Amino acid sequence: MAENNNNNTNSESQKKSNFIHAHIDEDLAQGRNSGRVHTRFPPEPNGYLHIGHAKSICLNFGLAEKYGGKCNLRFDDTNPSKEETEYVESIMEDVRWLGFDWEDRLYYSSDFFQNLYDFAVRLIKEDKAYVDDQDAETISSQKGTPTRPGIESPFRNRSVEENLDLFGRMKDGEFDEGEKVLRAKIDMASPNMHMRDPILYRIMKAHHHRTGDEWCIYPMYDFAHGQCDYWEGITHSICTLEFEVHRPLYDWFVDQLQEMDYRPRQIEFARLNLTYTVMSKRKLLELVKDGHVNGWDDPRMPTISGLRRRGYTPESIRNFSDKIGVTKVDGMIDVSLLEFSVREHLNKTAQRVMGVINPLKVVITNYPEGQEEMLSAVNNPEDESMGRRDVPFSREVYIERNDFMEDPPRKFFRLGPGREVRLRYGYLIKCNEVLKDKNGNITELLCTYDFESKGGKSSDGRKVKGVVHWVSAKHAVKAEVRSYDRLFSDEDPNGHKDVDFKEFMNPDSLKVLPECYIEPFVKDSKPFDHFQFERLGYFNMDPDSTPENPVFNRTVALRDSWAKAQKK
RNA sequence: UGACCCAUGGUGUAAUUGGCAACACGUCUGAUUUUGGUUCAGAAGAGUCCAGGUUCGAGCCCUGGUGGGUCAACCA
Repeated sequence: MAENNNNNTNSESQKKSNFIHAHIDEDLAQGRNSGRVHTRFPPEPNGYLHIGHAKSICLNFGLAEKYGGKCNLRFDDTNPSKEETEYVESIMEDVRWLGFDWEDRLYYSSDFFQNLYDFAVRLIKEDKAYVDDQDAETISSQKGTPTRPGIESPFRNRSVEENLDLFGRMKDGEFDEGEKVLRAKIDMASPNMHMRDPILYRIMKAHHHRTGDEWCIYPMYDFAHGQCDYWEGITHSICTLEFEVHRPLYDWFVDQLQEMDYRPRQIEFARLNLTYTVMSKRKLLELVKDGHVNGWDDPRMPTISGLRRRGYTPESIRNFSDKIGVTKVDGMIDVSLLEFSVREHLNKTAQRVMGVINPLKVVITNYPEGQEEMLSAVNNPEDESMGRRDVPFSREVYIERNDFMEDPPRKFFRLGPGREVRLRYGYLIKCNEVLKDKNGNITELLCTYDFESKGGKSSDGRKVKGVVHWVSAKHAVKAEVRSYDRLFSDEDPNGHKDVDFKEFMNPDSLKVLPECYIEPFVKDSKPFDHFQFERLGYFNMDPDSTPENPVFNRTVALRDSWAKAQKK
């Protein structure tokens, strides 16, 4: 039985098919690219990866896997002013953590700077590129508008010799930033703005994280991407929808590359949007820089590192990615699907443990003082092979504060004055007295236990419906629990024109519960270990933990049909 | 007033060469249950943006609309 459950997590073989498969199947049927399928994941190392990148990673590596092809990791590092080694390292860590392997195919666009330069020289010689002396503003003003054609630069018809000379001197650092650019000579009247003599190279006297000060001219994205695809042997260059209008330019460059026995093709898909969060690097960076969250790996962040710290598993993210599919429809996925994916995985794999995050002390008055005993608990009802463990029991225990109500509503199965419930894996207890402080707050419950009910079964066959989790006060591990809610209170914080997205931040996205009691089993756990705190949710140990103050993050709560019914 | 792209239950996706709209999440019942979890059984919810056309037959094809998105960084 347990073996079957484990096999179910292997969903690789049942991936949904999508429109990209159709394209590839067609290419294969036509005998293109000698039947090769080669993709790449090409992040710019200017920030941390988020769940949207995970979709792209799963897609690209997934295609390679499906078609017996390859997938490269490429850092698109053509803009030294924004890129840092810190980001390169975090990206590699995240891709590996998700479970993908680029083997020996790690590339950087900067690996191709010389090739790109040589290619640019060739275009100049073929009279397909020229040096423009005008400043950014002027060039922009000549570009026209989407509905009106642009006008040609006065420098457009320089001689090949002059262009060659000028471009060489740009490379040699003779000019300042902004003084000159290299442009492709295409068509200033094209209905596609990207074809109106796009800029190929700009002067940037910035230190590059890999090439240092070797270059002072850097290629633009459009001039680098397709060519790198070509040189790496990429057959299917998958990117997001906003690059759709760049495709004619992508193809124009690839056309110039001639002598090819194959041709990389750009295919666009819709980027992931999730409810109640933001996904743009700019906005995520803003949240980090302005201290709205505690770093890129804050468990409330949609970053891979944030999700990891929150307690998400690679499997759950991969399954999520598979479930949402791949299309060109610009939509918005409900976070509940992401949450479903972790619950689904953790339900099958997480160690169960009892933990009380909102403690209320219960004294079992007829249990002998000083006595204690061990009770046997199941580690995971979904996986018998995980076995059982002993949980200590004694006279004083903590239960969840909201498992007791003085004046319970209908259908409340838990503890109340004069009521009886089962302590999970333990005894039946009955509440006899409620102690309060002078303000009327409940401070303690006095209960008696049925000593014949060990293990939870009544000796006389009476039915007790309620079951509550508990922790022996004497043996409990005191811990801090961090409980998270959505970062934004609006479903689509980006969807409001003229209102800053930060206006929609949820002020209660983080709740710190400093005094929680967990059964001693968690004493040996390490950061990132997963647990289900029974009846509450999935939690994992946070790296902030110390032996004196273990910290647990609530990954996601269990489904709670009682709480749901109460809201109505 | 241009080019390109998109349009199927609340959400996300399916629907062999056109053949009575399927699945998942979510929602709601009920059963089981020492997790109000899980599991199981079941229900509601779209007639496929609109209008024409082709066809015996259209979510799939054609035409024209409508709505939405992207594009005018020396960003990617």
